[in-house]
Amino acid sequence: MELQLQIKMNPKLYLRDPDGTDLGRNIIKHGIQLIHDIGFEDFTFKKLAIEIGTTEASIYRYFENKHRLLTYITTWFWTWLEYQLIFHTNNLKHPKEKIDIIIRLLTFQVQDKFIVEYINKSTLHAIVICEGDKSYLTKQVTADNKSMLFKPYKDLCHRIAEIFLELNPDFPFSHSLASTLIETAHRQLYFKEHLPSLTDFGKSKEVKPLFSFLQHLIFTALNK
Amino acid sequence: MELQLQIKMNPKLYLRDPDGTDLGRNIIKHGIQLIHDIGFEDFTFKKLAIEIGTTEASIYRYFENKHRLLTYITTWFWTWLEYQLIFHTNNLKHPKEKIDIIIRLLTFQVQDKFIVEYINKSTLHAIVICEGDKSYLTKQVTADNKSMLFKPYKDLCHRIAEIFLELNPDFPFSHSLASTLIETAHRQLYFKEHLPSLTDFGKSKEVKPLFSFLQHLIFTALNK
DNA sequence: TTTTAAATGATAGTAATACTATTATTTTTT
DNA sequence: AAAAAATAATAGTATTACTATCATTTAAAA
Repeated sequence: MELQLQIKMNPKLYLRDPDGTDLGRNIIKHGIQLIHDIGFEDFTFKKLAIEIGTTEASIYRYFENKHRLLTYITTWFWTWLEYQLIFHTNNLKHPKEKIDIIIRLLTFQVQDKFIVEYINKSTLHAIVICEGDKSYLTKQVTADNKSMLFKPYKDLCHRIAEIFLELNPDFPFSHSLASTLIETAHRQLYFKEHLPSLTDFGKSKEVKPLFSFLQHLIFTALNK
Repeated sequence: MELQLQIKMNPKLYLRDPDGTDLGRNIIKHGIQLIHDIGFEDFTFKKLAIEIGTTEASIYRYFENKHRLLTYITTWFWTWLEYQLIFHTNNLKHPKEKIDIIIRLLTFQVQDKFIVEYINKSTLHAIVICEGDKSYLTKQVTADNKSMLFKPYKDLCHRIAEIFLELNPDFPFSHSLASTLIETAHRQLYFKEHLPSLTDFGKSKEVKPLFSFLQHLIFTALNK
């Protein structure tokens, strides 16, 4: 039995809810694919419209601009990751095991239990790695933050921080360590693939050395 | 006595060397200011031309496009940072002291000894924090890397990694830890300013807690 | 089942962006 | 003083990033 998942997104992310119509879901589905294929800079609503077989104007009824679409899909990813985290750490007793799961989740090592037919999660994960930071590295970050657009990312970060505190209640940098873990996992994956001399992992498909690095980083930092 | 500094840049970064003419230096100087003021997305050569009092076409003779200009200035920053690192760690015996300097350099705590009259280094540092990652988070990363555009970043990373190995010669993740340190220092500074709940530092100007966090992260990771 | 409303398609249009090209003028070097 | 290099002035193009209008299709409510 597969678990059907529907994530309710912050309405400020869109003009019309893409999850409610065929066209909307197509925008998300093909949007993810196209951003992945040609990169966010070259991605336009025009190209996406042609891909889907609709018009530019129709896409603009769903999203104010391509940056909002990027924020929508990355935010969806963070929400989904938090679900995964809750699901997979449920019933685990020791925080060490939970942290293990977190690192596995961040490095593609966990089999997905949830199904969303129009979202390809591994393509989405690849986008989050390459383009995700661009959703908050803008001049509108403060306005977007006030609209709560980054809440899912913060929630995930906070949940991870709490697990860190289970292991070491006196640790004074739980949130910074959590955001560092998320960012580092993704950035090292990116470097491994594109700028390998900034890492110690070579270019092999193997994620184990990265996994060990992150484990080492987190557990030594949390050790009393 | 102030040290005059001239950094020789990779010619693939530009079409005409901006360091050789008044207009070129103005492009760098006002380019840094304008990118800082309006953000890289809204920055255009048109706007920069108006700012300088020249024409768009003249700027295009120096840089192929605005992305190249961004890579030029961030690369300049990494080269300058490596100079600073060499200068300030010179004659230091213990790697612990050197690592201290590295962290101070990454968090704006070191007084600059070099002078470059047309580059405002604290504005540049702010750009590197907000926009720097965009120079390699593109579809052209592999081509740019082949042209050695990221060599200064890699050199800095390698130098830091070597210092880590002085402290712990058996540490297997020296490069990843170095790139993580650089990225984390900047990302946490960004979060502190714009998304403070992803950190434990509040929004005060104080960089000390960040400094402690980074010290803790690095020294526990390197500890045998 | 009609009617009404909502969503989409088709088309057009605008201002700005990201360039390239040409020629005249100024500045620098020889 | 002549030659070469750099810059300014101007123009032009394709694409991007939208907004607007109206006709048509599809879905929801009466």
